[in-house]
Amino acid sequence: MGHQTVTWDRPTADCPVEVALAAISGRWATLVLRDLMRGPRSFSQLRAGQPSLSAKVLTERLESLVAQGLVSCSRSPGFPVRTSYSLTSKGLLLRPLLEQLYRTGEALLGEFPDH
Amino acid sequence: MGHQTVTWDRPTADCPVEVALAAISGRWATLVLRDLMRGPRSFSQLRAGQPSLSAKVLTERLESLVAQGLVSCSRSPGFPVRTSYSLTSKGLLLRPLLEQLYRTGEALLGEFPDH
DNA sequence: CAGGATCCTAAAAGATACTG
DNA sequence: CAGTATCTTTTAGGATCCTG
Repeated sequence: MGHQTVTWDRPTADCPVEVALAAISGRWATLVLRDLMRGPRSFSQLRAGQPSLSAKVLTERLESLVAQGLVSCSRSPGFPVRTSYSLTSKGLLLRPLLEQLYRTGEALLGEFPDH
Repeated sequence: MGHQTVTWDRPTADCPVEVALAAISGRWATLVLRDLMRGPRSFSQLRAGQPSLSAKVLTERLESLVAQGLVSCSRSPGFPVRTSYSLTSKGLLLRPLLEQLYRTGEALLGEFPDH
């Protein structure tokens, strides 16, 4: 059980396809993004959504998304800390891509093995 | 210099998103697919298209695509052998996804860093 | 020409334990 | 609660040499 992602480096970093791939790269990335598409989520909520996703990998995925400007994070003052991750307007641009991934996958599943 | 791909495993193998991700998974995958979208290509032609892609990795990528029924391969009789890889009708279903990857990447590049 | 066979390295992912 | 720190394992990718 895992979740697949786009994780390699780019031929030319300025290629739009590579930029888009970077956004959905890494195991669990699309599942985390799907959760965030539904609204802000805390670290724990994101973990609960994907029980077999470790804290380490979730942290890595979130750091990557934040670094790309696709997700922002706010922390509640006080204690214990509460976080709230949410998509930026840039991150929302990924919705059509996720939808197309779903549609294409459905189409592939509906096709016969080859030809 | 490389090319990024979706390369992880799936949470649930029957999830359409995972199926679509599997198709574009692995470094160089989208570039090889783009070449094939333009018509049948031989092994050498595919290598020439991506000079820094090794024979080993190209072989792996093609095997994966063939295994998924997205690409078919024919060999010329005689010697030396000539191969011709081409997209199956199933493989052609990936075109809208590649286009969406491009569009989304363009949109991301056009956005400001965050928010 | 079109790969196969090896070996090696570099990342990514996972498990576990611990901290502010 | 929200992570960080380590360590180990896994896997992808690259380099080189060889074959039908």
